[in-house]
Amino acid sequence: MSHTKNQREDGMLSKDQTESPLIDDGNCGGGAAGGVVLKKGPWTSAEDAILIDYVKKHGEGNWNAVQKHSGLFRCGKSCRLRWANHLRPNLKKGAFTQEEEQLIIELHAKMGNKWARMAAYLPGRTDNEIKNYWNTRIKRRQRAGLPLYPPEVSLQALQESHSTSAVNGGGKAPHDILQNNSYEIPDVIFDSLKANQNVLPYVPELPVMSASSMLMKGLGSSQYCSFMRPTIHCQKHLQESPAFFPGYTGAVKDECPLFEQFQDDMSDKAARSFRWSFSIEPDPAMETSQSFGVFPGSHALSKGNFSASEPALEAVKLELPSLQYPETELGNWGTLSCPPTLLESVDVFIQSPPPTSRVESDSLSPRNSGLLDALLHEAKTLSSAKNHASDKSSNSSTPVDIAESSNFNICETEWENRGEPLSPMGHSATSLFSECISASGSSLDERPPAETFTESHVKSEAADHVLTPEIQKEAPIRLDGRCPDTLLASNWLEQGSGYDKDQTIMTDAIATLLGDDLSSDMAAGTSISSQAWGLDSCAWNNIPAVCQMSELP
DNA sequence: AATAGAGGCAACCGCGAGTTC
DNA sequence: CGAACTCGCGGTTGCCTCTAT
Repeated sequence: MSHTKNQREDGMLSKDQTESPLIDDGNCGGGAAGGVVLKKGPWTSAEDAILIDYVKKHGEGNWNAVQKHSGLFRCGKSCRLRWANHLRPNLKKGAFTQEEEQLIIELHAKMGNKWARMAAYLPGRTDNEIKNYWNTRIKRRQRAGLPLYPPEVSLQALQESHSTSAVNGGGKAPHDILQNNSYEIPDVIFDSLKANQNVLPYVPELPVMSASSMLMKGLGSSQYCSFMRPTIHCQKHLQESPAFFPGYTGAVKDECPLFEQFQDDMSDKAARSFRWSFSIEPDPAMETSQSFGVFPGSHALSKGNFSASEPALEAVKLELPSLQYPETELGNWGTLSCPPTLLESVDVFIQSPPPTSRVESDSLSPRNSGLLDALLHEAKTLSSAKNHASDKSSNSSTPVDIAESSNFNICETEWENRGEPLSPMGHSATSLFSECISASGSSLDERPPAETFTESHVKSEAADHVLTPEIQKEAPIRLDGRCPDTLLASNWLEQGSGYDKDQTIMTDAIATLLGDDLSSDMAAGTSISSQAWGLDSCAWNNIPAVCQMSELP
């Protein structure tokens, strides 16, 4: 077939299809295959037939030989892609089913952008298809301000990964992880995944990575880190506190169909509210990343899927290790009460990177909310300090004790505190969850004590404080007036008083979900936002981000 | 109904990693 | 050990389709 024929047949060819003929060098990047000009652009049915015939005769592989032996004017790479993505047998066509979507989400949470691996779990689906789906999903979620991952997925991933790390790598020092750059996510098999496919075709052998390191990765993630700062900690704690969300597995949706949507909705609200709250000095150039809590200096940002939003910040040039906080974080967070001594805890390690990992920072990037960074860090620090304090105190500490020692405690069984608003900017979900962690964390019971983080002991103290998804929604929040940023959102917070009304408010908020009326959101979504902060936000930070970090050198 | 814009998808490119020779 | 080859991935491009105006 000739270019002319192809053009006629397709009726469309990329502009460079004829103007920039490919010369096969084995990589479709130039060069010549015997001086043959190779075609680019859409494949024609004739070409497909040729390729199919060739593969039938010679089998897959050795794609560069296709052009030589079949008469196709396509480079081997193009042939491989065409075959793999469109011609090979048993390919599924059409939109992803709900089950597939769920699986992809879970797989991505587990593997990150390992499309080929993910495709292995999705018979008939291609890596490119999955990638496109995911990228599309990212865009959609981003637009809608929704968390990339349903909370259950995030939590499940964290929980299981943590369990794995506890068993396999509990003794591995965070520094080792850092230095080895073993940023792969531990092998996590989601329950739902297992349910969907009793026999996984492929279980990657991934380097063991502690949940902490994962979280660190998450911190550096961009595409998934909506509200990451405040939630990273939450996730960690949540992960360490399976009891926090009993039955909170990948199959949670089955049990609570509305939960995910609710989460999404809430997160949307939260995202909007949060975006609004932090749009003090909006920077159009950073709108996207900012809105999603992207770390301007995040290394992952350049490695993530937000290429278009890659920040041109010095931090990026610093090539910070994935587990390091961007300068914007460290420099400012360092001012918070986070004694270096806390590094003894992995958790602390996450919350407070070692000095060596800190980078000089002039200040918070104007594009960065700054407050978000500071808040998260503060929350982490506080949480960490509390955890340590609790750890030192007694293992018999009751949840109440913990609660009393905390500024926040959404895990209180007493729900009269519902009325207390939570500020994403105040101690926010981070602290909120930090406290929760302190009051939960039964997961620790499943871990060998010796492999349990210090704080884990503390968390296990209140294993009986189970926070169901439903409770999550209603997680009461306390406003920590100590935090300056709390004041920043005071107005917003003030609207959240009276949780009883929140039910109605929430309903209204849901009804107006995705609405652009921020004012309305502020008025009706206070509690929702708060709650979303503590939940959906988690979804954004997530592991996948972590996975992204695995791409780092 | 026409048009512009947004979104989705297929395909490509460049690069890096892994494998083979 | 190094080159060649293959594969996978992130990012991008361009076209088609859909939707809002």
